Amino acid sequence: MTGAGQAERAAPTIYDVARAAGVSIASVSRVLNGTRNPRPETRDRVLQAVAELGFVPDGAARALSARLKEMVGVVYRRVPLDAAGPGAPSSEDENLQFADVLNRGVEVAARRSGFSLLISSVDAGERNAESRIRALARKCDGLIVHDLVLEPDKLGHLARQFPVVSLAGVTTPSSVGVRCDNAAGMRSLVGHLAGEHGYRTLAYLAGFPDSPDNLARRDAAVAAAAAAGIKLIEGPQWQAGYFSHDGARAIDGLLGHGTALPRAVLCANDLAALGAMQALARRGIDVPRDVAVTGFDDIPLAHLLRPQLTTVRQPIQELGATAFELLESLITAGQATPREVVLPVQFIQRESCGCPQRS
Amino acid sequence: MTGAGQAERAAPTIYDVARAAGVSIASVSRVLNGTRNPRPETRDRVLQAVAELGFVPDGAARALSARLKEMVGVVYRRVPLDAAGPGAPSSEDENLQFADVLNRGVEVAARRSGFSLLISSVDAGERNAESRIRALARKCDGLIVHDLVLEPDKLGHLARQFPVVSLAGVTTPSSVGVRCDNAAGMRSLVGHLAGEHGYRTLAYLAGFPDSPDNLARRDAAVAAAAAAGIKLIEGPQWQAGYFSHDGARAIDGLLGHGTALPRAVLCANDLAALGAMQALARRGIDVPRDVAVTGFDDIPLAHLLRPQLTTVRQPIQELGATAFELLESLITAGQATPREVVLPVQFIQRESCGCPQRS
DNA sequence: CTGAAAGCGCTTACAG
DNA sequence: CTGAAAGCGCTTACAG
Repeated sequence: MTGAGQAERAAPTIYDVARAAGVSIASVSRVLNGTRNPRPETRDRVLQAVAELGFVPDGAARALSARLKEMVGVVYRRVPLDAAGPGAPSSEDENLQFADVLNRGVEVAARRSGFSLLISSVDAGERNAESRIRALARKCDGLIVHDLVLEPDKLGHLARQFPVVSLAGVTTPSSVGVRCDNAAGMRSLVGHLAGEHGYRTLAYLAGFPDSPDNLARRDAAVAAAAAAGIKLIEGPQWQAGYFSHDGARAIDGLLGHGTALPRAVLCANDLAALGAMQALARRGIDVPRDVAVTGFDDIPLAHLLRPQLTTVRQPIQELGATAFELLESLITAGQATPREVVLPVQFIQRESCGCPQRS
Repeated sequence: MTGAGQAERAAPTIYDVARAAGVSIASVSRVLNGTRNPRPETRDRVLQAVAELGFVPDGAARALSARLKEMVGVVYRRVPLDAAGPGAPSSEDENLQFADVLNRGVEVAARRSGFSLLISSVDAGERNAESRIRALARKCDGLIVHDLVLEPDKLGHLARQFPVVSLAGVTTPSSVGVRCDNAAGMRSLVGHLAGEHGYRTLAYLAGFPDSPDNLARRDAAVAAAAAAGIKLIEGPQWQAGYFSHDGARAIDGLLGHGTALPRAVLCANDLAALGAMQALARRGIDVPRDVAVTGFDDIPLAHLLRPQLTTVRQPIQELGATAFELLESLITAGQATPREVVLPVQFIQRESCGCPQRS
């Protein structure tokens, strides 16, 4: 019996197949890759030998020779484990909500094209992130980089020498990017809060200050509120982040300073909204009766919260899939037709805005 | 300006570095890999050339030559998108809750060892899963396979020729496996429900019938109930699955048939518990007053549910990290000392069992 | 249509 | 300590 840990006999090579089939390795390669069209007999003999030996080509040899690894890398951002209370999920777990649905979209699209996915994360404050990313780049044909993974200039530098698509991040003159229609999303949110509910004071609870998505959402909120003739508060006091503890901390800070809350709080994303709702609940402030809260993303748990979160749905998987498709065209065609792709979003009306509970 | 899509100038090779440094490629390789110990002067010249050229070795060439790809693959199971109600997350999104935390654990451990992670999923009913997995295997040095990805015999066959670690799956004589202590977890749950709450009737809402974890949990529940001298219901009617819609469907079926519910339902995992709680709520059955519910896993959203879910915490990330470590020893040492690693679990007392709300 | 041969970019005995 | 050379397992012009 050959148990685990025993030296398994080396996998067959293309030479073994050629010998068994009585043809040259070139022929084996051709039938396997469907190039030219081999004589039926040659084809059959090769295929039979392949089946008998269980031959599967070595990826590294193929990559080196064909100058194509058929692999793309995706780099996402991880935040260090924080000291969340016992029983609470770490922000790391939360992060998964969005980033992993995105990566899943990439994986599915990559698989469709016969590419494999190399996944790597970068810690929030990591110093040698760039060199690790460059090493990763040499293992694949192109890279998809999440938001906040690399500083804009470093991203641009990398993109100048290597195919890179950024996900919801900055788009440099050299890179290609995919994002959702932040402005339309915020407009529908503000329109709903002001129009349907008649709220006159809103605030924007901001995400990470260096995130393009966050800035776009803020600006759109400001513009939409101005257009509706209502007041929108934002600024340093309303600076939170993308995680639930960021949202909770910001609300705690505001309340600790005795700041009066507006009628509705537009949060940068669902996670921050979750934290904000928890912080409000702890103070006995009822959502949505006293203060309405909205999110952005529509992560899986948004509809599981009580009250259910009114938010804007991003086509998260599709965002990932689109990123792959752009990257593939960058890799194979040498260029991507669109330099930036903006995907539409959808307003998701639930309860946290003040709408009645749905059955 | 070299924009995206323009043919970037080919990355420098080791020959370019050697020429720039005035040494042989062998020397370059040696200083970069720290083998032997080059003369300081040689070292400096190489390092300087490397820095100037921005040289990073090609992964495929390295892999082919060194016979080590420094890459491991992980394969997890995806369930097809189902027609969940609007606003509801697809079971695919839910799946992420557990599988991705696991993968994250693998990634972190792999990174520590300088390995990269190749991620691939297999669709629930996919026919050519095995061949895709074999192709993936040829792109890396070893594979980590989640539960329910491959039939036991195929897994065993693969493991006989290639380093494989199974995660919470069957362990064949040839593969190595990692799982958590299911029995201890169920014992603590039954002990709590029977001991602290005095419940006399329990039921086990089963997960997928071919999952080793599910079978172990069921058997442990049966044994623990018998030991406590109370009744535990299980069987075809209580067959659910690992997703929330499985749990909801099972409860709906039971209630539709007018089956009387026990005092407490032990669910195979958190997701099924979530679905069960939702189905009960729709019928106006209060959890935990009328029926207590427990889960297993302690996924991130377990404490966000209302009532908060009493469950058993698996060290999910650690499970993944351990799988990598076993795999690495299989790859480098040619064998893994332990053939099966069982990680401890922790009882997490929250509200769905009937315990009072915590502050 | 098929084979012999070169070459992809590294690592690593083998000499010196 | 260092260099010349072989070799990893494929793909792909180049001849025939």
